[in-house]
Amino acid sequence: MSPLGVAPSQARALRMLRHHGSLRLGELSERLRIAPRSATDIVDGLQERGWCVREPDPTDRRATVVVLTEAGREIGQAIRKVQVQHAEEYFAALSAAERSELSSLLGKLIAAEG
Amino acid sequence: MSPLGVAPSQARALRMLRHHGSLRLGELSERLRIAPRSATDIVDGLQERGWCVREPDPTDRRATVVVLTEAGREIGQAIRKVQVQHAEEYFAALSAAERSELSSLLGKLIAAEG
DNA sequence: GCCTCATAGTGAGGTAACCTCAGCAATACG
DNA sequence: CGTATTGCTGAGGTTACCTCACTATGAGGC
Repeated sequence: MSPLGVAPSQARALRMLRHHGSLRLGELSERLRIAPRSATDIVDGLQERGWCVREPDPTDRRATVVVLTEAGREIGQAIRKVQVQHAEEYFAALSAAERSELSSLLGKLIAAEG
Repeated sequence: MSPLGVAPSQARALRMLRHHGSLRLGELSERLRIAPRSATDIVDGLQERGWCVREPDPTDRRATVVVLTEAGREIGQAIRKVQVQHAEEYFAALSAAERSELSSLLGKLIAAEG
């Protein structure tokens, strides 16, 4: 995918964190639809690279909140840029009207599956 | 996916074999877009379950041809049936016209990427 | 005919991205 | 206030891939 030194699973987590600000580890795993244990490893990886930190949840001492660092926000933005560019190339085969039609159809499918 | 005791990678290989009759291991790996070494393992798995056999290629003694057994053809058909049913449920959220439109749009994208 | 080079498959070993299960804190509740 | 539940993580496993090195065979040049 992105030769930015970011694994796909990390990119997904960064996206979620960028979207929601900070998240408890459990929330993150839920939104990524993976087991909490798997999120632990991903967050380990992000933290090693300085892209996030774990902070104690002030409202529940069992929980840890995952917070993006400035570097994390930046790499997240860089990934997004690359992805947008890839998408533009990929969907260049369709006209603007067709792209909008496709988006609407896929939206319906997503809405239907829950 | 299918709780028929078939791994996804095996299901993909069975589909290819059903489609093309028999294939050399290298051809199979090419069509599945995986490394030849990976196809070796998948074929091992299929053969263990009696779904295919390896035969020497009469035209090249280096090569082996992978041939579906009768059991392989049957399980392949069963998988297809399950997949078709899942697809019908999934795409039930769209009208027939919408499904046809979606198919056409995706067809264009596939044609464009090569 | 023989030598070199390319090709077909596989053993060995590795990785990423998941998983479950058990255990340890800490909270919630009857 | 004891018991059940929840939040995270250590240990260990699986699947589906990969590369690299090796063997056997085929193909081309001379």
